[in-house]
Amino acid sequence: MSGLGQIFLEMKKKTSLSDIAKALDVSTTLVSLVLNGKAKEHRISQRMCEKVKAKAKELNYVPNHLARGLRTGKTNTLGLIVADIANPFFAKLSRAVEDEADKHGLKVIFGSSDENAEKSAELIRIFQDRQMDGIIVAAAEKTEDQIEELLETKTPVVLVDRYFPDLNVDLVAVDNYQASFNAVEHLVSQGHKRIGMIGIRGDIYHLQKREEGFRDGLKAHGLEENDDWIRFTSSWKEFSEISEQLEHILSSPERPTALFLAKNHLGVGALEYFQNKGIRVPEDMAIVSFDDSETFRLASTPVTAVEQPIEQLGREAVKLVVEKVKGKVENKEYREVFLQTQMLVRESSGPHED
Amino acid sequence: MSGLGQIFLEMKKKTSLSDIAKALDVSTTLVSLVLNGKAKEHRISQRMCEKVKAKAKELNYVPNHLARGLRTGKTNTLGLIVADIANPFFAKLSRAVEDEADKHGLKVIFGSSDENAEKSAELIRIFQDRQMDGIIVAAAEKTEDQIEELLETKTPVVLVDRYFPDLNVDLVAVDNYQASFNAVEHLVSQGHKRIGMIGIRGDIYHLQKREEGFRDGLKAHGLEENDDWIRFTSSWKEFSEISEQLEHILSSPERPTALFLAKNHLGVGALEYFQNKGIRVPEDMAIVSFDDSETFRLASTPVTAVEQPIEQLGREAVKLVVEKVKGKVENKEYREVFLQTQMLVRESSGPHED
DNA sequence: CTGAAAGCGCTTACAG
DNA sequence: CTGAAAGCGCTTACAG
Repeated sequence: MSGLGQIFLEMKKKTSLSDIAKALDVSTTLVSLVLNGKAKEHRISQRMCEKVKAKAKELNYVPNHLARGLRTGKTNTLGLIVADIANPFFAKLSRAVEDEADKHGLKVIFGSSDENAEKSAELIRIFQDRQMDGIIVAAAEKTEDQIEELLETKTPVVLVDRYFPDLNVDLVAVDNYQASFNAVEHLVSQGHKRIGMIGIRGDIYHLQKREEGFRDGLKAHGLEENDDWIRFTSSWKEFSEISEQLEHILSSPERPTALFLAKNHLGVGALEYFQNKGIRVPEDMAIVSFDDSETFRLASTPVTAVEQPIEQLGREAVKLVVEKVKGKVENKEYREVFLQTQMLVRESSGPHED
Repeated sequence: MSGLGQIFLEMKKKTSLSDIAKALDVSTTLVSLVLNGKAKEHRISQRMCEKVKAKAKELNYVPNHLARGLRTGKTNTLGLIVADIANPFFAKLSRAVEDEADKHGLKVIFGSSDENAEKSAELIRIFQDRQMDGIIVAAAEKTEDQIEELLETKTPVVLVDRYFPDLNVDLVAVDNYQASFNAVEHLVSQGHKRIGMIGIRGDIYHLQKREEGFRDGLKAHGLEENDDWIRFTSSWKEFSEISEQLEHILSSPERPTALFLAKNHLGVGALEYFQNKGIRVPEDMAIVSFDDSETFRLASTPVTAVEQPIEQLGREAVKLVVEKVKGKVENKEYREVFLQTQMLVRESSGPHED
């Protein structure tokens, strides 16, 4: 038992402002002022400042963030909700957000919504009870109501990557329509005339935009929109669903010579499927996928991909939210920022010759 | 100006316990008890409970985490420091930590140390002032002192993946020595006799272990340890450094027939280099890399890789820290958990015939 | 130049 | 069964 006592005595206990104040026989006001760099404006003597700072260091003082936040109503923290932190796109986005926030003296708390409205609601609640100064969200499907509610709060909100067109909210996203349109144009320029696509079913706006851009791309060139070639999977990850749709496309009469994959994992899935089946890319089937990756770069046939400006997405999102946090922009005002993508042309979209 | 007033009036302001108490004309004690599920043990009437809960919902009450934390000294939050959240290994690890923490009702705050001791110190300070209940760290180089200091605190700490052998601290890591040893054995079994390696210079313990396991693997089979074949890069990411070392190895007299790459990005770099130079894998050079990835699976020659049990790493780390947070394990006690890796044999380590 | 005191929103020992 | 009050560690308006 006395051994136990020993153990606790060995551990440094946290130092508070008043510990410093007592040790120096001054008020906590003074200590607080000095440690917060407000000594100058309160004309506190140089000597006192040094004494306080020295003692703070000696006692290993760390300010208590909870107490400060409770008092000031500011936490200097941003909440970020992504679909899945283990998805490279969001991992990079998170990193970009973290770096940019850092420049503004803000920390970031991440959460994965898992493409799940309930988890998203839970995260929003948590971010609210932790008094985040601002919240950045890559919105999951069916969370429009949640965002709308959040907007009635005084917490600044920015949507990134995913968004809802009818909501009056700050947002930063990629021009998905144009990106898909360009992908079609590229394939057309390579001589392809029968072009298919795999997308994701559901009412996720940015994915709808990709489909729209794709279809308009076909129309612009007078090409056929064939329902046997334009297919959708319902889930986010099931490989079996991807191969099912690929089989449908491949077995359709007069199958397409090129395919547009509307999301990175669809591109990866297609690559894997073709590899397993011995289908040659691009000779048997040319492909263009959304969202570049190391895998596409180093694949047996390097894959032509639509590269998203992930860092810029993250940076802009932070900038928008910070402007509101700092009160530079009225909370009710909203801005929409759209960024252009870039097509990285590699071998997989090689030319088609009849 | 009156327009401005309007705007603020429209925004819901936060509800506190006492708002509910006032609305119901009861004490905050009562409200707190009910909302924290302690109604039963205080024998508060069923009717009262329902009234309180209804009002809380009506007023959209969200508990203030800062106030609660300040009062109780608990934040129900874990801090996690990784080298880089955009690195897939750490992204997956973070996800695993997040999921496991969730099971224990804990949230996770992430931070990237960037392999940088100063950023690491900064993060530790932040996690301390935010009163994290526990801290999980994948330690960067030269942060041994920081961890040691942190251990004198009452905050439970667990190291994951990276660690310092001399510190008495909970840790969860992979058996790096054995993994590398096995990699050599595999190459030997494929007929390779001249085997090289690329590692990272510096005193990072787990990387030293990989080198040790590699060298002992060679010794165990009576193979040559040739300094022209065993090379190191200093930085973490520079492709030029990797190609420099590869060039050295390839141009050495009697060059090796197989190569062990001690980290994922070295494997990727080697792959890229060989691809650019038209060196065939495994015919001209067989390879085994640490740390599996999608890229390795789908590469032109799929790459044999040492797969780490990332999810288990994350899960175990959380379990260890939670045991201390919940007071089930004495803080000064420490446990070391080592997990086995698995070799995923693919084409890149194909047989060597003389 | 410096200090006493209030208050942020909670929880909880104590009292009845 | 319910309430008054203290206190967690800060910041800041006010007073001198």
